[in-house]
Amino acid sequence: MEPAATVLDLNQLRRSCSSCALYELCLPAGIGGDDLDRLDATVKDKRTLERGAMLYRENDTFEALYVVRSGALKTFVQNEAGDMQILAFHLPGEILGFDALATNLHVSQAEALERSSICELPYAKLQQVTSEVPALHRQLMRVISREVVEEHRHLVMMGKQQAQEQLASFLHGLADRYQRLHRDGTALNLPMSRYDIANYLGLVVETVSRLFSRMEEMGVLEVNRKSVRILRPDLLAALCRTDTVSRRNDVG
Amino acid sequence: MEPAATVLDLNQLRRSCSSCALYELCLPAGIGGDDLDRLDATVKDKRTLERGAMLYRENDTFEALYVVRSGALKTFVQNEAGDMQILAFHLPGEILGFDALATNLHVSQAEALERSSICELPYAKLQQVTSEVPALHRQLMRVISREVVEEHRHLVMMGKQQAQEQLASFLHGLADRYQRLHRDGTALNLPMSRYDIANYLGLVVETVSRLFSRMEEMGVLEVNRKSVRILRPDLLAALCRTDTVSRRNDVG
DNA sequence: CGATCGGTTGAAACCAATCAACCTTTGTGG
DNA sequence: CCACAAAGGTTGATTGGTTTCAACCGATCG
Repeated sequence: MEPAATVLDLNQLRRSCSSCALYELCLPAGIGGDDLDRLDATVKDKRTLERGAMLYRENDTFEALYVVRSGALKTFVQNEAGDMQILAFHLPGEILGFDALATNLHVSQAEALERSSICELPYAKLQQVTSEVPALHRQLMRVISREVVEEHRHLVMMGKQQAQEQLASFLHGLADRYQRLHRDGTALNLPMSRYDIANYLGLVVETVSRLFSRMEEMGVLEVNRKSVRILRPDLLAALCRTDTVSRRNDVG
Repeated sequence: MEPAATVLDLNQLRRSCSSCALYELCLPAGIGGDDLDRLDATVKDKRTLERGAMLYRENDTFEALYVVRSGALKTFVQNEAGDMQILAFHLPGEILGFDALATNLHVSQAEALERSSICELPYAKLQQVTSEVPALHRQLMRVISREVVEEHRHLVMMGKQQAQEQLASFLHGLADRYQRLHRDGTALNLPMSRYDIANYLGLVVETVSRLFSRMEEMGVLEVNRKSVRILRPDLLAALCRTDTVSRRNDVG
């Protein structure tokens, strides 16, 4: 049975990796065969995190990059007073840990929002492979750059003056990411708490709660605790921007 | 006179690069001699931008990374409606252009806030050098990672619930960056407009203007148009956080 | 089952956005 | 060189959306 099991595992790996951020570290770069195997070999045994478990903390030494295989995580920073600011939510296929590249120490923290499975990419081994497979280097740069662009989206969201626009944009973006995972983009199952959403957007939890209710009244959403169904994607998209021309954002 | 001029130029180059983001692309990596020369050779002729001139626009093809030599720039994104969100202000020694690494197209725009001089690093040539000098690769990754961490600071700023905290944090951070440039960290000369500051922080210009006035009344600042003197750095630091324990940010 | 946590809703206070007026600086052209 | 226009900035009055404070509900968990 061993060969069959191996084939099965490989197939599953291929399948699960097809929606993975690492996918582009191989195929688009024209990598296959030995190179692909070599990259596969750098992926350490998967780790499983329970809800609330930390993947890394501030000041942890930089050991690896991580890819979410299943579940979801949040990354955040905390100041001396314990104030938290959530930087991102990470869904399956998304990569995290880049914050530590600069100093070799993590400057943020990563916590599982639910039971999650993580692929660990020890950076030392990854460096070795990328030095042997130059095409991988550019690919890795691309992935980091995507991280930068993703943060731009977060900044744009927070820059909106109306809380409703912020939440609409948040849900809209989440739906996009769900679809990219070949999930139903209209039936979101939010892994994060209302508190987390509020913090992510720079609001308080009551405001977020009220907005969910209001958007439900408007017929845009159907909210049931963590389960959010988007009834009117068109209206949701419209809510992402104010109709009135805002003086603040309008270009001079 | 030619040799003397060459020596002078080299010295000036060394001096101007000592406070440059690229500095760490050489020395800390233990690079010197030929390797350093090779890196220097990748720097294209400097460009000068007038106030309001664009360094790159959205959808421009990715040609190079840029380092501010003198002056200041802002990077921003614009949506279909023309709404702008400023992503960052770039002071001398700071690098920009990473947004295009992912897609080979710029997804943001860069505009000079005042007459600025720019070092251009053609990415093709840079790639060639980094492939020959592996140590440079890790250094370049470090620089991008710093970009990520810098954006985290922006997010934390925007996440603050009080506009005064946001502006205080902005000025505090700016003072830090001025000091890193060996400038006076208490005598800021803001290259950006009030409008830009407001947009960067997610506020409206009137609020920013009022806050400048209020902080002047409090004796924290001395404001004179673009010139801001920090009279009480201690008070400014205190204004960066609310005294009252906020429910939103406090960790659960 | 009680306690705790997460979430919702209401009422009130407050802060920032909005609208408006005005001032200063800058730049342009007669 | 002056006049005027345009842009940038400040200040006031008002509105309104979000925060704050509070109570309550439901789910989860030990």
